[in-house]
Amino acid sequence: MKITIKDIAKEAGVSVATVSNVLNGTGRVSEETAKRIRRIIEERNYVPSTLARGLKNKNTQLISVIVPYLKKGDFEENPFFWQLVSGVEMGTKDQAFNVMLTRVDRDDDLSFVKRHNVDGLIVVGINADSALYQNILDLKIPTVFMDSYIEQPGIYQVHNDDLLGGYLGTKHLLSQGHDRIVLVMGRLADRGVEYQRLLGYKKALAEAGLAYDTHLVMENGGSMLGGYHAAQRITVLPEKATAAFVLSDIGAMGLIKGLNEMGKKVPEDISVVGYDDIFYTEYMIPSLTTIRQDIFKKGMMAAGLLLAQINGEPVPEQSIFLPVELKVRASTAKRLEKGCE
Amino acid sequence: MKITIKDIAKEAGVSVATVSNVLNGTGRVSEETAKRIRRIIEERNYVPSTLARGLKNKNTQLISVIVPYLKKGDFEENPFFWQLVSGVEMGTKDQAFNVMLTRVDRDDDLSFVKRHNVDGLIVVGINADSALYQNILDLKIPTVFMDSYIEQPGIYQVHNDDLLGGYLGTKHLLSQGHDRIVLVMGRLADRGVEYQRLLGYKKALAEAGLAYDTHLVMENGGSMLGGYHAAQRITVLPEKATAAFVLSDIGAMGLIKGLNEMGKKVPEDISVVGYDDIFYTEYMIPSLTTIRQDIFKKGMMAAGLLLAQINGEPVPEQSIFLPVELKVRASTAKRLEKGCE
DNA sequence: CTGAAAGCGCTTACAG
DNA sequence: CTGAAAGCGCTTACAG
Repeated sequence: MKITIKDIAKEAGVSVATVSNVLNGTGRVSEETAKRIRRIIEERNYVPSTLARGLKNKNTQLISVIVPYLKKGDFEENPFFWQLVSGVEMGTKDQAFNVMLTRVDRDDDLSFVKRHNVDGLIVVGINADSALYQNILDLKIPTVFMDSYIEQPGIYQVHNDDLLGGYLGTKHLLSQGHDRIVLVMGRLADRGVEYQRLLGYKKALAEAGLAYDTHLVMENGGSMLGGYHAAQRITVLPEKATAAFVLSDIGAMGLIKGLNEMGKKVPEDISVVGYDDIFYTEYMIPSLTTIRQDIFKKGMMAAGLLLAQINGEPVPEQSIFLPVELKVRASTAKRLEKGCE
Repeated sequence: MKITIKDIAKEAGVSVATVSNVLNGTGRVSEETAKRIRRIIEERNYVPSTLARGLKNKNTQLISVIVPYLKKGDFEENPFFWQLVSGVEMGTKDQAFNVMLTRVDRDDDLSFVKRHNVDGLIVVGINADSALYQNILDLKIPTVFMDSYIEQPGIYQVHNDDLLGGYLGTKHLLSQGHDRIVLVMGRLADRGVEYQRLLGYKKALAEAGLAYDTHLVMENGGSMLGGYHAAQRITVLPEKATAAFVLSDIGAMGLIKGLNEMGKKVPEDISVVGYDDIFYTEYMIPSLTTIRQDIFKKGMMAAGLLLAQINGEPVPEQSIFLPVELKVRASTAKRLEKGCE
């Protein structure tokens, strides 16, 4: 019922080898037979099976995006991942690769990689000393890590300049006269994306001659709800803060909502900077000042880097840093009341 | 290098047939040999290849979600699809199926289905008289249509009760005293999700004894930008409207932003109802009154329905209608100025 | 320029 | 209870 290479061969009166040759542009086939075969393929709407092909070739034209360790809510809710995957999908499109989406939970079950003979992996935000990281390396297939800051040499990586992002956001707030700037983040760590941004925050502070005050750093604020709860914590700070830098836009949205409910106005009472520039920041009220990273593009770059590896093309750069940019919008403003401490 | 069934067989001192039998629980194998084989499989971390298996069996444990005809922006931007795909992924997880994500553009290229021998399809929001629809049917593989309102018998479908949704949203606004309610939608059609909601809108109007006024129906308002532009159109209406029902939450967000920029307050000047209840509606300012449909669940249901078909289980219902629910939040309020026309 | 044949890693009757 | 063999749909040397 399904039409195979045999059917084409029979109809064209040639061997399957010849059909295979015109399919792949290999071997020598007279233009005449080639034409005839191509016509029949067209007519019959024949598409070679990657299954059979893959069994021989060890390639399947399938890559997988792995998003690890996300709680149920965080996965669907963060447009970040969505845009990322879209970018990856886009980046594979013209090369006839398809992308499988796989969320890896607590367990490190990567068996689907072998099972489906996936050609390559794009892994998002993983820790270099996690078991998962080792398991991925053990797979020994082309892999690109995103947002992972892995120090090991020979690893392909794509990330944004997170340190710069942290620096720019803080600097912007400082330039508006704020000198007590709360940093709302997901989890304090000594590596990774958020750590880099923290370094940027510290750098800007240092340049301004301000001390780094750990009381101003709040964890568990990466999600929408987390940001929401941070509002309270900010308002009860012993020494008042007039600005907050939230390391994700969804966290910033939560924070602004929380502040709003407590009667604090943004940016009049408190300025807020987000991070990511997800698609709706411009439509928030007030529109959100944030650090823009081109997530979609990052996804495409990762796909490009991965496919190049898979296709055995020479790939010069092993670590790509994409730029970030400060987008000033309406959620930040000059600090009004000065020196009324 | 990659370990195969042969390696296992050799190590266990049995034939590959026997290994295959314990793998699939078929045939008769002594518990003793079975145990030994299982242990070796475990030790060697062997995972059978779906490629080889699929070549024989004609199944690949792979399904594909097809999201047709979306402009670049609409795809990444609408959390709706994201939540949907998450639901599908979730619904396939425990059955060791994986999901491929494929955006089908202008062209109706479905060749990846044959190429990868995809076991089944979940298709979102497709028109029954599109070429794509026919092409999908011609594939003759298990398929579940979501949000598609296809009249043809024998088609598996999952949708929400869109007519009820349209009715509830309108009714809510009516109950607050609004009698000129703008309906902001993507595209006016005589079928599909939005059409059903329109029917609900009309029904509520009719029950309230109000005439259906086409001036109040605005197209091209399904996206964030579209909603934003609708704001202007609403304010220049010859007869003032005091409420708007936008058939997507992102459109509603755009509309509210637009109104805000024109100095109109929500809900004081104009009440706004959205549709979908995407994840951030509660965090908008004001929080959005909307029609909730459980998108994640819809994805899971579709996956369940599809896998049942693939596995040849008896599937009673062919068309599943999921409920919708009105979520009253802060973007709607009683109409204040009465009769000042 | 073209074809016969082996082989990729599995499953499935069929023998025994 | 276990194994030999054919076959799934392709590709790839190797002959000719």
